[in-house]
Order: sequence, then C-alpha cells, then structure tokens
Amino acid sequence: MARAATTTDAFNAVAEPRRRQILDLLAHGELAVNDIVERMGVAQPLVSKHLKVLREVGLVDVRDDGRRRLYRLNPVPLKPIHEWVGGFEQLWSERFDRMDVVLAELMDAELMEAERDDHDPDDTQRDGDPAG
Amino acid sequence: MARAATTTDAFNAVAEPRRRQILDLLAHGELAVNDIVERMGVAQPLVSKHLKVLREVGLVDVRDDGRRRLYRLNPVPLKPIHEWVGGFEQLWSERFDRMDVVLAELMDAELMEAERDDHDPDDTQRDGDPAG
DNA sequence: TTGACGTATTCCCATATGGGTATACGCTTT
DNA sequence: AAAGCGTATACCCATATGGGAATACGTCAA
Repeated sequence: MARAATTTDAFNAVAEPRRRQILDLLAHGELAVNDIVERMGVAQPLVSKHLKVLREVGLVDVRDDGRRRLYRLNPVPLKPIHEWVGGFEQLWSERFDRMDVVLAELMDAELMEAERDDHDPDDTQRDGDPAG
Repeated sequence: MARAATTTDAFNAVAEPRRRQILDLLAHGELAVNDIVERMGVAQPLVSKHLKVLREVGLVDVRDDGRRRLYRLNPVPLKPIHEWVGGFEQLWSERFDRMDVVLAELMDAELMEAERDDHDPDDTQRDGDPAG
C-alpha cells in the first residue's frame, strides 16, 4: 500500500504546508479562489486541488457566489489533532517527577545549565506511567 | 513532485496512524522494538521503519541496551503542531454556534472598533441559517 | 565457534501524491 | 449569442510511500 490518502483525515490533509497556509488565510474570513491564488502566488488549479482536499476532510465549506466560489474555514476537524497533540503537551512544557528521567536527556542542553547542585541518585523507575 | 517526505517534519511524520500509536505507547516510557511490535501486532520490520521516520524528525531517541534498542519519546517536535492548531482553537471551542458569525467578527474586528457608535441589529443577507 | 535472538536494511510493488499544462464548465456581461 | 471571467477537472510525471518477504547485522548464550 501507499501512503494514506490526503483526504483520509485532517492529519493527512494538514500535513501539506500549502493547505495549512490556505487555512490560515481563511481564518480571517471567507475568500474566493482567486483571492487565495493571489495571496499565495501559486497556480489556480493547484489551489483548487488543495481546496478540494480540504473540502473532503471537512476543513472548509463552499458557497456559490455568482461565478465565484467562496470558501470558508471549518476548524472542527482540527479538534482531534489538537486533542491528540495536547496529550503530550505536559511532556514538553514542564518537568515531570517520573518522566524527568526520560526527559532529562531530551532537554539536557537546557537542564544541564541549571544543574549545578547535584544530588538525588535515586532511580528504579523503568516503567514510569505519567498518564496514570 | 510527489508528496513531501514523511521525514520532512512532525506534521508529515504524525499523519500516519501507526506512528501516532507508537508515540502513544512511548508516552508511558521507554520501550524496545519488540515491545512495540507485540503491542501493535504488526511486523517487526514495519515498526523499525516507522521508528526510523520518527527518529529522523526527532520525535524519538534511541539508546542501545545490549542487543535491544530502547526508544523513548521526544515530544518537542510536536510543539509546532500544537501551536499551529491551537491558533484555531477558539474557533471551535467557544460556544459559537454559527461559525460565519465568528468569522465575520474576526474580519470586521478593526472596523467595529471605529464603529462602536453603530446600531444595526442585523441584516441577515445570507442564505441558509442552521440556527433557526 | 556456533547458534539464537533482536533490529535494521534491502528489494519489490501498487498507489496516490503535488505540480504543470490544457481544457471544460458555469455564470455574467455584452 | 458571443465573449469573458472564475473555477474545476483531466492528463501527464517523478517521487516516495506503507507493507511484505527475505536477509544482513550486532550481541548474547552455549
């Protein structure tokens, strides 16, 4: 099998930078295709294709306005992403007691700076469960 | 051109469900490849490949332990995702029933500042209205 | 050393991508 | 009706994917 389709979910749809850019633009309000084309400086068919993907995952809605098509943001499908990533937030935003060991080397560069008074030879947590 | 490589950034790496699953597992602590293989029920080479992708975007770190390799989570590269998606959070989290109203407010934020002397209860020049 | 174990890598394939170009479609103005 | 405009679609490509199978590699056990 190949990679999952971009239209599989918001995760895949949003992996493309241009599509994120489109969503950023639409966050300011409804826009016609040409508006997006101008602001992004890419070919119109390409924009239409990206919009199609975004439509298929429900990230944008369309509305006909004469011969134009106005697209507008629908942020709801982003929610699962936010929630999933949010589950890790604590792991990068602050030090944990038990995850500390794990994170130590990840942020060692910064932590080591503050590590002037050594102590605490304690260990014994091979299987910490931060989510507990 | 084809789709951006999965190793381009966390956005792409995390678009794959299995890789998210791996990160979820590692959130509980360090794991050897075989541990992951067992818990996910997929072929070992596949796990190794996914781990390689995660390594290349910095989402996991490895440590040798005899003939095993212990992987551990590094959540930091998830931060940009969280931040980008978080920018849209208010658009879905607040009790806004009608997204178009929200967007209109964003759009006219500046104008409204200058027009706080206005009155105009409504105009409703839109088509369908879900509210009812 | 030999063998077993734990992982990584290589080769193969079907698939769908993002981009380009050309063109078809629909609405509007003449 | 014809001409234009705004969008969407159809082709064409090079590329890299996720998965499967086989195998190479490094470490530990006999």
